[in-house]
Amino acid sequence: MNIGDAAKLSGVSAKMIRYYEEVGLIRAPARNQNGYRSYDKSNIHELKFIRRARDLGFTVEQISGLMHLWRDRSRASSDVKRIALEHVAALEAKQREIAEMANTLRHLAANCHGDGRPDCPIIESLADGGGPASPTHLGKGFGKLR
Amino acid sequence: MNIGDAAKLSGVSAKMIRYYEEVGLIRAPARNQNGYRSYDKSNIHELKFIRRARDLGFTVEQISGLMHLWRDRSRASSDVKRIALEHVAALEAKQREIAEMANTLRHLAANCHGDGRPDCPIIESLADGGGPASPTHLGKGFGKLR
DNA sequence: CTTGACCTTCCCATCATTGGAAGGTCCATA
DNA sequence: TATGGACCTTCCAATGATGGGAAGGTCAAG
Repeated sequence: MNIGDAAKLSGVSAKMIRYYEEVGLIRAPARNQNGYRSYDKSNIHELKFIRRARDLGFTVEQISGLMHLWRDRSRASSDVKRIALEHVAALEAKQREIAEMANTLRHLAANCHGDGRPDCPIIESLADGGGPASPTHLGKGFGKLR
Repeated sequence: MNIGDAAKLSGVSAKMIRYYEEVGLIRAPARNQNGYRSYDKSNIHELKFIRRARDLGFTVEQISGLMHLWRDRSRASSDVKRIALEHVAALEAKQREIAEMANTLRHLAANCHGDGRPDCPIIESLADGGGPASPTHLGKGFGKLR
């Protein structure tokens, strides 16, 4: 099976399959005589695993750990559970950050009459500071999760 | 005032100040005889504006639009409000994505006994698919906001 | 034999941010 | 005055996951 078929069956683009190989998330597959990568059912299985983990917001590095546990027959479910719960905590932290930003903005927008007049507390708050527009400690690490 | 002081007073790193200048978010400031960038109070004001907007999760491009409105005395508050509410909607969408991921993971983790035994529904769900581990349409555009 | 659909590798861009190297400037202190 | 350290400058690179594209090889159907 060529990379295009593997991509269709797994839902992972050919580009990303090569990328995952490059960064060591998956092992380099066998090659045909013509140099084409050749995949089999187990590779598709593995790629689907990766895609599902990505959909759950795990980073490539975290997936690497999960795949290790997956392949390790003597793995302890407690390890997997710990990783999953850590990830849940990270997701919750990000949720809180976003909620705080959204609340601040909603509050500002609610006080902006929104007609043609130029007065606008949103702009004023950004410009003059003070009040809810300065979380100061938030927004850090934004974009590090996945 | 040199760039280091501007960074301290505004809360924007010197690196980022130069970056914002490079991408055209701020105009190039005057230079001293020695070639050092020289900033005044209005520059600091502007940089604070940028930092607050970044803390609210606006992208540089969005901030550019906001600053345009800020500088434009005849701006309409409806424009600002529209941008703010669009951003709130984007934040809410991201919140929903993250909530869905977290719920799925929490569900899986709750069914993982988490002791030393190898059975683990988290890994099994990732490996075999089916069920909540396949949002399929989510996770797209994750990381595009801000 | 041509055409089109594949495949290969390699490079570049994204976005905001940080890091570092190499070199110039300024000021205080020994 | 010399020296050291704290600044400043520009330039280049890396991050993470992904997409885009060029240049060239391969294959199967028409």
